[in-house]
Amino acid sequence: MLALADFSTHLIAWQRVHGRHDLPWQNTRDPYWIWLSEIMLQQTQVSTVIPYYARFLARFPDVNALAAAPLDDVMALWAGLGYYSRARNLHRCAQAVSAEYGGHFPQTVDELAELPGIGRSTAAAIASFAFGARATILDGNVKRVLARVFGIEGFPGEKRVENTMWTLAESLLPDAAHKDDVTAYTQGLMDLGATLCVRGKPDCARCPFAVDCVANVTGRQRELPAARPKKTVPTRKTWMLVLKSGDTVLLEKRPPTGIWGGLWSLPEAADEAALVAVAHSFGGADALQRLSPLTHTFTHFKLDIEPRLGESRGRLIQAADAETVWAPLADIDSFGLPAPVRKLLNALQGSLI
DNA sequence: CAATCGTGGAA
DNA sequence: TTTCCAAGATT
Repeated sequence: MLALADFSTHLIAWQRVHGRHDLPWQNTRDPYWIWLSEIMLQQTQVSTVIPYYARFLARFPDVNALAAAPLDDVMALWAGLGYYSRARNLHRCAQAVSAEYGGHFPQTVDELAELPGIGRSTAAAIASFAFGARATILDGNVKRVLARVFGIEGFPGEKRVENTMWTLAESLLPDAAHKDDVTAYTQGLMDLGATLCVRGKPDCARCPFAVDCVANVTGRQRELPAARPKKTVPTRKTWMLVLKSGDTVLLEKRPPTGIWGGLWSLPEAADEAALVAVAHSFGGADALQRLSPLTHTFTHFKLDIEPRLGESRGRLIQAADAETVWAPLADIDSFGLPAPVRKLLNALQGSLI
Protein backbone atom coordinates (compact mmCIF):
# COMPACT_ATOMS: atom_id res chain seq x y z
CA MET A 1 0.00 0.00 0.00
CA LEU A 2 1.33 3.40 -0.98
CA ALA A 3 1.62 5.71 2.01
CA LEU A 4 0.42 9.18 1.11
CA ALA A 5 3.64 10.66 2.48
CA ASP A 6 5.70 8.55 0.06
CA PHE A 7 3.92 9.83 -3.03
CA SER A 8 5.70 13.18 -3.20
CA THR A 9 9.08 11.66 -2.33
CA HIS A 10 8.89 9.17 -5.18
CA LEU A 11 7.49 11.70 -7.60
CA ILE A 12 10.20 14.28 -6.88
CA ALA A 13 12.95 11.69 -7.31
CA TRP A 14 11.40 10.51 -10.56
CA GLN A 15 11.00 14.04 -11.91
CA ARG A 16 14.61 14.99 -11.31
CA VAL A 17 15.82 12.04 -13.40
CA HIS A 18 13.05 11.34 -15.90
CA GLY A 19 10.96 14.52 -16.03
CA ARG A 20 11.04 17.29 -18.61
CA HIS A 21 13.60 20.02 -18.01
CA ASP A 22 13.92 21.87 -21.30
CA LEU A 23 10.49 23.21 -22.20
CA PRO A 24 10.62 26.88 -23.26
CA TRP A 25 8.95 28.06 -20.03
CA GLN A 26 11.19 26.07 -17.72
CA ASN A 27 14.54 27.10 -16.23
CA THR A 28 13.14 30.50 -15.33
CA ARG A 29 11.43 32.01 -12.33
CA ASP A 30 10.07 34.94 -14.29
CA PRO A 31 6.37 34.99 -13.37
CA TYR A 32 5.51 36.64 -16.70
CA TRP A 33 7.05 33.81 -18.70
CA ILE A 34 5.42 31.23 -16.46
CA TRP A 35 2.02 32.91 -16.38
CA LEU A 36 1.95 33.21 -20.18
CA SER A 37 2.81 29.54 -20.58
CA GLU A 38 0.17 28.43 -18.08
CA ILE A 39 -2.57 30.39 -19.82
CA MET A 40 -1.58 29.13 -23.27
CA LEU A 41 -1.38 25.56 -22.00
CA GLN A 42 -4.94 25.56 -20.66
CA GLN A 43 -6.71 22.80 -22.62
CA THR A 44 -3.95 23.00 -25.22
CA GLN A 45 -1.13 20.58 -25.98
CA VAL A 46 2.51 21.51 -25.48
CA SER A 47 3.46 21.03 -29.14
CA THR A 48 0.68 23.40 -30.19
CA VAL A 49 1.71 26.09 -27.73
CA ILE A 50 5.44 26.26 -28.43
CA PRO A 51 5.41 28.36 -31.64
CA TYR A 52 2.73 30.71 -30.27
CA TYR A 53 4.70 31.14 -27.06
CA ALA A 54 7.86 32.16 -28.90
CA ARG A 55 6.06 34.67 -31.12
CA PHE A 56 4.18 36.13 -28.18
CA LEU A 57 7.27 36.69 -26.04
CA ALA A 58 9.14 38.23 -28.96
CA ARG A 59 6.34 40.74 -29.50
CA PHE A 60 5.47 41.34 -25.81
CA PRO A 61 8.69 40.83 -23.80
CA ASP A 62 7.20 41.83 -20.44
CA VAL A 63 3.89 42.40 -18.71
CA ASN A 64 3.96 46.16 -19.18
CA ALA A 65 4.48 45.83 -22.91
CA LEU A 66 1.50 43.49 -23.07
CA ALA A 67 -0.63 45.81 -20.94
CA ALA A 68 0.15 48.77 -23.18
CA ALA A 69 -0.64 46.95 -26.43
CA PRO A 70 -3.98 47.23 -28.24
CA LEU A 71 -6.21 44.20 -27.61
CA ASP A 72 -6.39 43.75 -31.37
CA ASP A 73 -2.64 43.05 -31.51
CA VAL A 74 -2.99 40.46 -28.76
CA MET A 75 -5.87 38.75 -30.56
CA ALA A 76 -3.87 38.64 -33.79
CA LEU A 77 -1.03 36.78 -32.07
CA TRP A 78 -3.47 34.43 -30.35
CA ALA A 79 -5.47 33.66 -33.49
CA GLY A 80 -5.49 29.93 -34.19
CA LEU A 81 -4.80 28.92 -30.61
CA GLY A 82 -8.47 28.79 -29.64
CA TYR A 83 -10.45 29.66 -26.52
CA TYR A 84 -10.14 33.37 -27.18
CA SER A 85 -11.44 34.45 -23.80
CA ARG A 86 -7.97 33.45 -22.67
CA ALA A 87 -6.44 36.18 -24.82
CA ARG A 88 -8.94 38.79 -23.69
CA ASN A 89 -8.39 37.85 -20.04
CA LEU A 90 -4.64 37.75 -20.61
CA HIS A 91 -4.74 41.35 -21.72
CA ARG A 92 -6.96 42.38 -18.82
CA CYS A 93 -4.69 40.52 -16.41
CA ALA A 94 -1.59 42.27 -17.74
CA GLN A 95 -3.29 45.61 -17.26
CA ALA A 96 -4.27 44.69 -13.71
CA VAL A 97 -0.74 43.56 -12.82
CA SER A 98 0.67 46.68 -14.39
CA ALA A 99 -1.76 49.08 -12.74
CA GLU A 100 -2.48 47.45 -9.39
CA TYR A 101 0.81 45.69 -8.68
CA GLY A 102 3.30 48.01 -10.36
CA GLY A 103 4.09 45.41 -13.00
CA HIS A 104 4.97 42.72 -10.44
CA PHE A 105 2.80 39.61 -10.16
CA PRO A 106 1.45 38.93 -6.66
CA GLN A 107 3.00 35.87 -5.01
CA THR A 108 0.10 34.22 -3.21
CA VAL A 109 -2.36 31.76 -4.72
CA ASP A 110 -5.32 33.77 -3.47
CA GLU A 111 -4.16 37.02 -5.03
CA LEU A 112 -3.18 35.32 -8.28
CA ALA A 113 -6.56 33.61 -8.51
CA GLU A 114 -8.32 36.98 -8.32
CA LEU A 115 -6.73 38.03 -11.60
CA PRO A 116 -8.62 37.53 -14.88
CA GLY A 117 -8.11 34.13 -16.49
CA ILE A 118 -6.26 32.67 -13.50
CA GLY A 119 -8.27 30.01 -11.70
CA ARG A 120 -7.39 27.84 -8.74
CA SER A 121 -5.08 25.43 -10.56
CA THR A 122 -3.30 27.99 -12.72
CA ALA A 123 -2.73 30.20 -9.68
CA ALA A 124 -1.12 27.27 -7.89
CA ALA A 125 1.08 26.45 -10.88
CA ILE A 126 2.34 30.04 -11.14
CA ALA A 127 2.90 30.28 -7.39
CA SER A 128 4.78 26.99 -7.40
CA PHE A 129 6.95 27.55 -10.48
CA ALA A 130 7.65 31.26 -10.04
CA PHE A 131 7.72 31.64 -6.27
CA GLY A 132 8.32 28.14 -4.93
CA ALA A 133 5.04 28.20 -3.06
CA ARG A 134 3.59 25.01 -1.59
CA ALA A 135 0.47 25.04 -3.74
CA THR A 136 -1.76 22.35 -5.20
CA ILE A 137 -2.49 22.07 -8.90
CA LEU A 138 -5.28 19.95 -10.39
CA ASP A 139 -5.15 19.87 -14.17
CA GLY A 140 -5.95 17.13 -16.65
CA ASN A 141 -2.64 15.39 -16.03
CA VAL A 142 -3.12 15.30 -12.28
CA LYS A 143 -6.71 14.10 -12.56
CA ARG A 144 -5.60 11.22 -14.76
CA VAL A 145 -2.72 10.26 -12.45
CA LEU A 146 -4.83 10.42 -9.30
CA ALA A 147 -7.74 8.54 -10.83
CA ARG A 148 -5.43 5.69 -11.81
CA VAL A 149 -2.99 5.52 -8.91
CA PHE A 150 -5.68 5.87 -6.23
CA GLY A 151 -8.59 4.34 -8.12
CA ILE A 152 -10.84 7.39 -8.07
CA GLU A 153 -14.12 6.49 -9.79
CA GLY A 154 -16.38 8.85 -11.69
CA PHE A 155 -15.90 11.48 -14.38
CA PRO A 156 -13.41 14.11 -13.09
CA GLY A 157 -15.41 16.86 -14.76
CA GLU A 158 -18.18 16.17 -12.28
CA LYS A 159 -18.09 18.48 -9.28
CA ARG A 160 -18.23 15.81 -6.63
CA VAL A 161 -15.34 13.84 -8.18
CA GLU A 162 -13.30 16.98 -8.68
CA ASN A 163 -13.74 17.97 -5.04
CA THR A 164 -12.52 14.54 -3.97
CA MET A 165 -9.46 14.98 -6.15
CA TRP A 166 -8.71 18.45 -4.81
CA THR A 167 -8.74 17.07 -1.27
CA LEU A 168 -6.54 14.14 -2.22
CA ALA A 169 -4.14 16.38 -4.16
CA GLU A 170 -3.81 18.70 -1.17
CA SER A 171 -2.93 15.75 1.07
CA LEU A 172 -0.19 14.61 -1.31
CA LEU A 173 1.84 17.83 -1.29
CA PRO A 174 5.38 17.53 0.06
CA ASP A 175 5.50 18.62 3.69
CA ALA A 176 7.08 21.79 4.96
CA ALA A 177 10.43 20.03 5.37
CA HIS A 178 10.58 19.57 1.59
CA LYS A 179 9.44 23.02 0.60
CA ASP A 180 12.43 23.43 -1.71
CA ASP A 181 11.16 20.54 -3.80
CA VAL A 182 7.70 21.87 -4.62
CA THR A 183 8.72 22.98 -8.10
CA ALA A 184 10.02 19.52 -8.98
CA TYR A 185 6.92 18.02 -7.38
CA THR A 186 4.48 20.16 -9.35
CA GLN A 187 6.42 19.62 -12.56
CA GLY A 188 6.55 15.91 -11.78
CA LEU A 189 2.77 15.66 -11.58
CA MET A 190 2.48 17.20 -15.02
CA ASP A 191 5.39 15.22 -16.49
CA LEU A 192 4.10 11.89 -15.24
CA GLY A 193 0.68 12.54 -16.74
CA ALA A 194 2.05 13.92 -19.99
CA THR A 195 4.81 11.40 -20.70
CA LEU A 196 3.96 8.10 -18.96
CA CYS A 197 0.44 8.13 -17.59
CA VAL A 198 -1.03 9.16 -20.92
CA ARG A 199 -4.62 8.60 -21.98
CA GLY A 200 -4.12 5.98 -24.67
CA LYS A 201 -1.37 3.55 -23.72
CA PRO A 202 0.23 4.42 -20.38
CA ASP A 203 3.82 3.23 -20.00
CA CYS A 204 3.27 1.54 -16.66
CA ALA A 205 6.56 -0.36 -16.87
CA ARG A 206 8.45 2.90 -16.37
CA CYS A 207 6.12 4.36 -13.77
CA PRO A 208 7.41 4.85 -10.21
CA PHE A 209 3.96 3.95 -8.87
CA ALA A 210 3.42 0.82 -10.96
CA VAL A 211 3.30 -1.63 -8.04
CA ASP A 212 0.85 0.53 -6.08
CA CYS A 213 -1.28 1.92 -8.90
CA VAL A 214 -4.88 0.70 -8.64
CA ALA A 215 -5.41 0.95 -12.39
CA ASN A 216 -2.21 -0.93 -13.23
CA VAL A 217 -2.66 -3.65 -10.61
CA THR A 218 -6.26 -4.27 -11.64
CA GLY A 219 -5.70 -3.72 -15.38
CA ARG A 220 -8.14 -0.85 -15.51
CA GLN A 221 -5.95 1.78 -17.19
CA ARG A 222 -8.51 2.18 -19.95
CA GLU A 223 -11.38 2.71 -17.52
CA LEU A 224 -9.67 5.26 -15.28
CA PRO A 225 -10.29 8.09 -15.30
CA ALA A 226 -13.91 7.65 -16.33
CA ALA A 227 -14.70 9.10 -19.76
CA ARG A 228 -16.80 12.18 -20.29
CA PRO A 229 -20.49 11.30 -20.75
CA LYS A 230 -21.32 11.21 -24.46
CA LYS A 231 -23.52 13.88 -25.94
CA THR A 232 -24.70 14.38 -29.49
CA VAL A 233 -23.22 17.58 -30.87
CA PRO A 234 -25.73 19.78 -32.71
CA THR A 235 -24.99 21.17 -36.17
CA ARG A 236 -25.35 24.83 -37.08
CA LYS A 237 -25.15 26.33 -40.53
CA THR A 238 -23.94 29.74 -41.59
CA TRP A 239 -23.32 31.62 -44.83
CA MET A 240 -20.07 33.59 -45.05
CA LEU A 241 -19.41 36.44 -47.44
CA VAL A 242 -16.06 36.82 -49.18
CA LEU A 243 -16.60 40.28 -50.63
CA LYS A 244 -13.62 41.53 -52.58
CA SER A 245 -12.80 45.00 -53.75
CA GLY A 246 -9.68 44.96 -55.83
CA ASP A 247 -7.03 43.29 -53.72
CA THR A 248 -8.94 43.77 -50.46
CA VAL A 249 -11.60 41.72 -48.68
CA LEU A 250 -14.28 42.86 -46.25
CA LEU A 251 -13.79 41.83 -42.64
CA GLU A 252 -16.00 42.41 -39.60
CA LYS A 253 -14.90 42.37 -36.01
CA ARG A 254 -16.88 39.86 -33.98
CA PRO A 255 -18.51 40.86 -30.71
CA PRO A 256 -16.28 40.58 -27.62
CA THR A 257 -18.07 37.53 -26.22
CA GLY A 258 -19.30 34.31 -27.73
CA ILE A 259 -17.63 32.13 -30.33
CA TRP A 260 -14.50 33.67 -31.86
CA GLY A 261 -15.09 36.74 -29.66
CA GLY A 262 -12.86 39.68 -30.54
CA LEU A 263 -11.50 38.15 -33.74
CA TRP A 264 -11.93 39.53 -37.24
CA SER A 265 -14.05 37.37 -39.51
CA LEU A 266 -16.16 37.33 -42.65
CA PRO A 267 -19.66 38.82 -42.58
CA GLU A 268 -22.23 36.11 -41.90
CA ALA A 269 -25.92 35.52 -42.48
CA ALA A 270 -28.41 32.81 -41.59
CA ASP A 271 -29.32 32.06 -45.22
CA GLU A 272 -28.27 32.89 -48.75
CA ALA A 273 -30.85 35.63 -49.34
CA ALA A 274 -29.76 37.43 -46.20
CA LEU A 275 -26.14 37.16 -47.30
CA VAL A 276 -26.99 38.71 -50.69
CA ALA A 277 -28.55 41.60 -48.81
CA VAL A 278 -25.39 42.03 -46.77
CA ALA A 279 -23.27 42.00 -49.91
CA HIS A 280 -25.56 44.54 -51.53
CA SER A 281 -25.24 46.89 -48.57
CA PHE A 282 -21.48 46.91 -49.06
CA GLY A 283 -21.61 47.65 -52.78
CA GLY A 284 -21.61 44.06 -53.94
CA ALA A 285 -23.55 42.78 -56.92
CA ASP A 286 -26.59 40.59 -56.38
CA ALA A 287 -24.96 37.52 -57.88
CA LEU A 288 -22.67 35.67 -55.54
CA GLN A 289 -20.41 32.82 -56.59
CA ARG A 290 -20.74 29.58 -54.69
CA LEU A 291 -17.53 28.28 -53.11
CA SER A 292 -16.85 24.84 -51.70
CA PRO A 293 -18.59 24.39 -48.35
CA LEU A 294 -16.49 23.50 -45.31
CA THR A 295 -17.21 22.03 -41.93
CA HIS A 296 -15.65 23.18 -38.70
CA THR A 297 -15.98 21.10 -35.54
CA PHE A 298 -16.03 22.75 -32.13
CA THR A 299 -16.14 20.99 -28.81
CA HIS A 300 -19.87 21.43 -28.42
CA PHE A 301 -21.24 21.90 -31.94
CA LYS A 302 -20.47 21.44 -35.61
CA LEU A 303 -20.56 24.36 -38.00
CA ASP A 304 -21.37 23.97 -41.69
CA ILE A 305 -20.03 26.98 -43.60
CA GLU A 306 -21.40 28.00 -47.00
CA PRO A 307 -18.96 30.56 -48.43
CA ARG A 308 -20.05 32.92 -51.20
CA LEU A 309 -17.75 35.12 -53.27
CA GLY A 310 -18.70 38.57 -54.50
CA GLU A 311 -17.06 41.69 -55.93
CA SER A 312 -17.66 45.20 -54.63
CA ARG A 313 -16.88 48.25 -56.75
CA GLY A 314 -16.99 51.15 -54.37
CA ARG A 315 -15.75 49.87 -51.04
CA LEU A 316 -18.99 51.18 -49.63
CA ILE A 317 -19.41 50.94 -45.91
CA GLN A 318 -22.98 50.96 -44.68
CA ALA A 319 -23.76 52.13 -41.17
CA ALA A 320 -20.59 51.66 -39.16
CA ASP A 321 -22.30 50.08 -36.16
CA ALA A 322 -20.10 47.04 -36.51
CA GLU A 323 -16.38 47.44 -36.96
CA THR A 324 -15.61 46.69 -40.57
CA VAL A 325 -12.47 46.96 -42.65
CA TRP A 326 -11.31 46.32 -46.18
CA ALA A 327 -8.29 44.15 -45.48
CA PRO A 328 -5.56 43.83 -48.10
CA LEU A 329 -5.28 40.15 -48.99
CA ALA A 330 -1.50 40.49 -48.78
CA ASP A 331 -1.83 41.57 -45.13
CA ILE A 332 -4.44 39.01 -44.17
CA ASP A 333 -2.05 37.21 -41.80
CA SER A 334 -1.81 40.33 -39.63
CA PHE A 335 -5.50 40.04 -38.73
CA GLY A 336 -6.71 37.75 -35.98
CA LEU A 337 -8.91 35.36 -37.93
CA PRO A 338 -10.66 32.12 -36.88
CA ALA A 339 -8.80 29.06 -38.15
CA PRO A 340 -11.34 28.01 -40.80
CA VAL A 341 -11.66 31.57 -42.08
CA ARG A 342 -7.90 31.85 -42.39
CA LYS A 343 -7.80 28.59 -44.32
CA LEU A 344 -10.58 29.75 -46.61
CA LEU A 345 -8.93 33.07 -47.40
CA ASN A 346 -5.49 31.56 -47.84
CA ALA A 347 -6.90 29.07 -50.32
CA LEU A 348 -8.68 31.86 -52.17
CA GLN A 349 -5.58 34.02 -52.26
CA GLY A 350 -3.82 31.23 -54.09
CA SER A 351 -6.55 30.72 -56.66
CA LEU A 352 -7.71 34.27 -57.34
CA ILE A 353 -4.48 36.19 -57.64
C1' DC B 1 -23.61 23.96 -11.80
C1' DA B 2 -23.90 22.52 -16.26
C1' DA B 3 -22.91 24.94 -20.45
C1' DT B 4 -19.84 27.64 -22.96
C1' DC B 5 -15.63 28.38 -25.21
C1' DG B 6 -11.20 26.31 -30.37
C1' DT B 7 -8.14 23.74 -32.46
C1' DG B 8 -5.39 20.05 -33.82
C1' DG B 9 -3.08 15.74 -32.39
C1' DA B 10 -3.62 10.92 -31.65
C1' DA B 11 -5.66 6.39 -31.93
C1' DT C 1 -13.41 8.49 -40.60
C1' DT C 2 -14.87 9.10 -36.09
C1' DT C 3 -13.98 9.80 -31.41
C1' DC C 4 -11.78 11.80 -27.67
C1' DC C 5 -9.85 15.44 -25.40
C1' DA C 6 -5.39 18.42 -23.96
C1' DA C 7 -0.95 22.35 -18.28
C1' DG C 8 -9.32 25.10 -17.26
C1' DA C 9 -11.83 29.45 -16.40
C1' DT C 10 -16.00 31.74 -16.45
C1' DT C 11 -20.89 32.42 -16.09
